Amino acid sequence: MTIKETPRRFAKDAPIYFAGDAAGRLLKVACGAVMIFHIYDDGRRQIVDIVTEGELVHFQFDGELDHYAEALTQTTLIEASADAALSDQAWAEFIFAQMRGRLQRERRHIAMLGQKSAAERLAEFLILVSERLSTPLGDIELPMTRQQIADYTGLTIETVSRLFSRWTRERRLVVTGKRTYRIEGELAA
Amino acid sequence: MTIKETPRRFAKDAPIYFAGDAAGRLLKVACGAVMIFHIYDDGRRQIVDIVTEGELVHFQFDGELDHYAEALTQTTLIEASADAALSDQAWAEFIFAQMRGRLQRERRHIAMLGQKSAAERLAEFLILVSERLSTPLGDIELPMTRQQIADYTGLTIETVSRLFSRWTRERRLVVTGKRTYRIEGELAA
DNA sequence: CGTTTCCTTGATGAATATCAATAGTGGTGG
DNA sequence: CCACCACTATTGATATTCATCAAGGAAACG
Repeated sequence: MTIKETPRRFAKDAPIYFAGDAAGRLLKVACGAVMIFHIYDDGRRQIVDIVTEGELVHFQFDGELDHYAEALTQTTLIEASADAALSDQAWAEFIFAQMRGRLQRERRHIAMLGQKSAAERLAEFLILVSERLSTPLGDIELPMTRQQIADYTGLTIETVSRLFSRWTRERRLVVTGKRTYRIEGELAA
Repeated sequence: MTIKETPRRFAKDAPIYFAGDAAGRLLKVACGAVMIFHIYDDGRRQIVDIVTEGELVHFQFDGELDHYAEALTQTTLIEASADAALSDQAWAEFIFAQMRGRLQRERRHIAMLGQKSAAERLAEFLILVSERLSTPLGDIELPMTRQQIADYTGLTIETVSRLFSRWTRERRLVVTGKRTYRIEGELAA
C-alpha cells in the first residue's frame, strides 16, 4: 500500500506555515528551497535552516508547529500523512535519516554562531550554500537577500554587505551573474 | 524479546566519546548529565546541548561520531545495540520522540546565539538549566564551570562572571548554596 | 599548607552594530 | 520605452558591546 502524496506549489517568498499551526502533515521538498526560521516579538528573526530538494521540512507530526517556514524560491512540496508514513518501513527509515542530517547541520550551525567571527560565519554560510543550492557549474546560486543572509549568520545586513564588497574587491569572490557568485580564493581571512 | 542493556559509569568530567569514534551503540542517560560539544583546531569549544536523565545522548547509529560527549556530573549510561532498538516498535518511537526534542532545543539554541545579547543568552541558559537540571525545590543546580557556561552561551568567562556578579549585586539572582542559585527577578535587563 | 585551578574585577581595545545618507535595482503603469 | 516608486544594497561615521589583557583573590586538592 503506497502512501498518498499531494503536491502543493508555493511562489517565491510565500509563507508555508506559521508557528502555532497544527502539525500532522509531512512535507517533502520536490523542487525549490525552503527556509525555516524563528521570530521574536521585537521582530528579530533567525533563520535556522535551509531545506532543499528531497528533504523533509519538519518533523513535528502532532501538536503545534513552533517555527515558521517560507519558500525561498518557487517551490513544490509533497504533502503526505505523517501517521501513514511513520508506520511504513521505508518511510520511517527515510524520516530517521532526514532527522539525523538535520541534527548534524543544526549542530554545526550552533558551533558557527557561538564561536566564529563575522567573516568566518559568512564564509561558512557560502560554502554551505554552495554544497546545498549550487548549480552543477560550481557557481554559488544565492537566492537570498542580504537580510536573509544576515538572519542566517546572526549578523546585520551592513556587515554582510561590507564583507561581500571586500571579498569582491580582493577578487576572492567573483560575481558571475545576477545572483550567482564563485569563490576564487580563501575567504574568512 | 527485550533488548540487552548494559550500564556504564562515568566520573564527573570523564570523556564519554570523541569525534571519530565508531558509532553503533545507543546511549541513554540513566542518571547524571552529559554535555555534547564541538571543538575547533584552535581550541575553541562550543557546547551544543546538555543531555539529562532519561534522554539519549546521540542518534548516530552507524559510521563515525562527529562530536564529543563528556560527563558533566557523575553519570550512569545505559548502552544498547542500536540495530536492535531501531527494529523494536517501542524503542523506535522513543528514539523518534527524543530526536524531535533535541531538534527543538537546538533550534532554540541557534536562535539564541544568533539574535540575543550576552545578558539575554545567559538568562535563557539559566532558565533552560532550571528546567532541565533543577532540584525539586526550584533552586538552579549548576554543575558547570564558568568556562562551560561560556562555551554554551558563546561568551567568554569574564562576561559570564560579570553578569553573575551584577545580577547577584542587584538581588535578581541569589546564591543558595555552593553551586545552587535561585532566580528572584527578571534577568536579562 | 602549598599549589593549582577557577573566579572576579578593572582597564583597554577590537569587532560589529547602529545610524544616516546615497546609490542601485526591479517592477508598474503611463 | 520611460519615469516613477518601493525596495534592496552599499558605504561612511560613530557608538556599543563584548573580548582581550592583566592582576589579584578564592576555592579545591593533594
